[in-house]
Amino acid sequence: MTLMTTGNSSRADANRRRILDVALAELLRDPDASMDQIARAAGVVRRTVYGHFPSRDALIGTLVDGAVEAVAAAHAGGRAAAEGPAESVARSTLAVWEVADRYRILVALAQRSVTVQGIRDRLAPVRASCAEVLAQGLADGVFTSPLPAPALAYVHEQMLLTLMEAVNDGLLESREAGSSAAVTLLTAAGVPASDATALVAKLNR
Amino acid sequence: MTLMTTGNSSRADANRRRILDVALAELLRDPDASMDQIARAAGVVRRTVYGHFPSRDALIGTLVDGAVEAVAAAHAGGRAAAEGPAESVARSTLAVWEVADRYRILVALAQRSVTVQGIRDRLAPVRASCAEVLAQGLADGVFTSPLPAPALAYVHEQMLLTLMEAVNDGLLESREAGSSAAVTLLTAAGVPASDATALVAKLNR
DNA sequence: CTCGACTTGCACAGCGTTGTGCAACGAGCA
DNA sequence: TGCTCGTTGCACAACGCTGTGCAAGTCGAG
Repeated sequence: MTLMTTGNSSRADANRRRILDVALAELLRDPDASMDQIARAAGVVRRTVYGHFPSRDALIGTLVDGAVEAVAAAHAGGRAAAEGPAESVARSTLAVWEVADRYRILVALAQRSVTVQGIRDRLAPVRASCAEVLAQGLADGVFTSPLPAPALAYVHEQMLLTLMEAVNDGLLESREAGSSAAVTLLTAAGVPASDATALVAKLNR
Repeated sequence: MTLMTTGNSSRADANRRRILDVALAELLRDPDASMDQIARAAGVVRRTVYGHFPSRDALIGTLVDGAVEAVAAAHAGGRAAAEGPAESVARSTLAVWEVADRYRILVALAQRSVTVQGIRDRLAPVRASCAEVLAQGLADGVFTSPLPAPALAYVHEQMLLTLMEAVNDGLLESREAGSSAAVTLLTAAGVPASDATALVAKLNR
């Protein structure tokens, strides 16, 4: 066991990648999935996983880092391209949905796993950004809600996660889900349903 | 150890009650909380907990039963007193909010804990009832959403829980939260914000 | 006060998981 | 062909949790 400190073989890299991929899926099914379960699912022996990641926490940490980074980037990108709060919410929802489709699993994990609870902190900037947009929209009168902006941001975040889980549970078609999510979030912010639908339809073109 | 098969002392009853209460809170903080953690938090020794509940699952089962029963009753009551889908959603939201204040913890637990995942099944009737109301509202045109009724029910359920957590986190004033929750749920279902506000205000009188 | 029910503290076996050590095996590259 | 690095399979200690047994406490009702 060389602990993979130096060399790089294509095999090792492929394995590492596959382990990460599989771990994502496996940890959704069971947030307490053991290293053995993950290893087996990746078609590898437990000992090999420890060759790539020194500990269970290290594995999950790597996973979390990748996901948070991707989500934050998508969100920022969507927001930057938008004009006005409504479009901002719509765009970043759609953008986040794209990446999150892959990381859906992990985000769900983030909810329950105590181990990676630090993820909340790492997502805090994104949440703050959302609250900012919402506050703007409420001030402009584009959005209407009895909730203060931070609470509404909280609700939005959870709705997004909920819709992802709804897809997982087969209640929603993955193809259309992104747009539905965007419309639903806007609607929840008090944007009239027809306006929300029209806006998202426009963005989808 | 008499295993409490026969007698009834006030001490035993108080302990049993306290254990259940504390377990609720403890299991929210950490869904994998050990019997020892729960026992200590209840000011009792682990062995004593086993005196009241034969196993960890039994404890959680008892917990779940009580909460589900209360929530289901509140929901049914709210729904029964209502005329039309919108009022139904508003009333049961307000009603559930009342009881949930005590069980907030557990309902949140139900989300993430793998151990008590069977709770989902037990809440299924309630969820089905919600979906029914929502389907009715969508058919009537009172509600507007790109989501199918079951998915919308799912979202509503989660929003309720999210708002409860928002109260826990101090983002929301507990006093007003119930009404805000009802308005927010109606809004998310596509009811114009002004109508939702008016309806809930009326019900609050 | 006294009895019986409840509680405590300890000890124990069983189980699953984590992280590590080591020798042997196998595939790709020089 | 030989060398190297990754992989495998096994063994191991350590840890924490569950559920149980038992003897000695302690509290409250009668």
